Amino acid sequence: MNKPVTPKYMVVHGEILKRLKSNHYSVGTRLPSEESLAGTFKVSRVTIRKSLEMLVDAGYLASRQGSGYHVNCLSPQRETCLASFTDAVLRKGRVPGAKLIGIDVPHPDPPEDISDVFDAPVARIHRLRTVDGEPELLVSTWVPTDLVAGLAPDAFPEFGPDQSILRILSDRFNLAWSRACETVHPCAAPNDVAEHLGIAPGTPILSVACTAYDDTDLPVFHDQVFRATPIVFNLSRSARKTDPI
Amino acid sequence: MNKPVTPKYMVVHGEILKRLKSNHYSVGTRLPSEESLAGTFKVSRVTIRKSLEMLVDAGYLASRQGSGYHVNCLSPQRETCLASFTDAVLRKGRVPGAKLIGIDVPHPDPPEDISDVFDAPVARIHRLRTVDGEPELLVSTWVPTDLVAGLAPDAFPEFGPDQSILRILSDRFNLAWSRACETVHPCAAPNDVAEHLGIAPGTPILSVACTAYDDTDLPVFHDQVFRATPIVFNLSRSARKTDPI
DNA sequence: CAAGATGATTAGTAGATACAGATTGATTAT
DNA sequence: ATAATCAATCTGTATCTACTAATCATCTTG
Repeated sequence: MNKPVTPKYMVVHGEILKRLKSNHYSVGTRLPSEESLAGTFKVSRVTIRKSLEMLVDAGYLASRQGSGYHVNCLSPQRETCLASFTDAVLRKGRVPGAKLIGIDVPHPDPPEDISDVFDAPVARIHRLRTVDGEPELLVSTWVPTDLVAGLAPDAFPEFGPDQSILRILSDRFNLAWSRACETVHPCAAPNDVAEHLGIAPGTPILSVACTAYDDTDLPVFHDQVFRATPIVFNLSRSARKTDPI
Repeated sequence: MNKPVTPKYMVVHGEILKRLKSNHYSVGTRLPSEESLAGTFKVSRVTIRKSLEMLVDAGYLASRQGSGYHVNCLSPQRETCLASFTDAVLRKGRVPGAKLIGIDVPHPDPPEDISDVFDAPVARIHRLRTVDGEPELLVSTWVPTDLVAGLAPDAFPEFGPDQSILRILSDRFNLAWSRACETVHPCAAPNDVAEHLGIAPGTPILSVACTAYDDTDLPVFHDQVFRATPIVFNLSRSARKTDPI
């Protein structure tokens, strides 16, 4: 029964983030000073600084010496496969959807690039992700079968915040990753993909492949996404904190 | 003449990074302990920790409680337009090249998506970047003419480390950016692009557009890249330090 | 010889303190 | 009214201290 003690700065970070998201501190306004927040949360200035620094790194806040911490935005994420598509869509005020096309446990004949990554038998979850009902991404998620015992269609709701594959894998199957490699390829839409996405076959689209690994460098899951829409990244100062070009 | 004082942790960070790159500490080995490094650099443990933390965030080092700091790698960058292509190629042990196709100061008729971004007249630098002599990227860089007074072909060497556009813009023209937005589009290779890249017209390729802004949110330069090869990202733990999905 | 206990080493967390440097707003002088 | 000055406020940097928790090599014991 060794309870994992959450560090204070994590608790405070979570609390402030919750306040940001619930508009307790709204965009454009100034946060109370470090000193004041330290008093509020009953921690030292060092601790509150660590929490705030994390929020600055993540893009939520901006700090100016002599002025204070200002609320930047509430959606600082980059759009990669590992940033939750569900969350990204929700943040834009649109409605995300997930149509389950099929589940194969195990998949009888995984393509070579998949069997190259995983030694064990793998399951495939095949879904069409939508925005306001319009098809956006065609996603194949591959996971070793022994990591997702009891995988069934009911784990994949078509609507609501629980359709995020990352949340499903982490919450229901206790699956954690710590490192990932993502590649973006150009390709011509194959017939079946084009049909799902509602575009003409042969149209240039993006194929995004992503493999995630755990602490021991074992592959945990592989995501393969087809999308006709561009990927957008917002790079900030913090992205080049070290090794400036 | 107020000299900008560099904080100690920055100085130490730079020094350690230099040692890493010069193989003073080689990949796989362990760094001296925090205590020891603090002694070496004549700073407190808190300060040395800040420097090391930056290197961990950047991906150079990994820290394990009770064990120490281990040298991870020497090339932790993500491959975006804002990560220097020159550096990325050099790190792989290949030879980067840059063939200058043309410079227009100012460009007589910039396309709409460019004039939408910049109010002022803009210059265009048009280059073909190569790896081991093979064409890799077709790049158009757009910059307001008043930011690059005296722009001439001799600023763009075909070989060597000084072909990086980012280095050229920052070193020779004192041009600094602090924020950028990058988008990755799929497209079919237009005839002229295909010819430069040595591929068939109509082949699906990537079009990467990137606009960089300075502190005051004024656009500083715009990069437009065509590439037939995939983009690779390496994501690490630190990329989801906050707001885990 | 092998398994387990032990102690030294090392990073992680947390606090108090001090001063420097930037910003802001109020006060004062012109 | 406007400008200059000053003081209060707030973040940035830096040090010292103390304790916790994970790791690793060594020693002990069965």
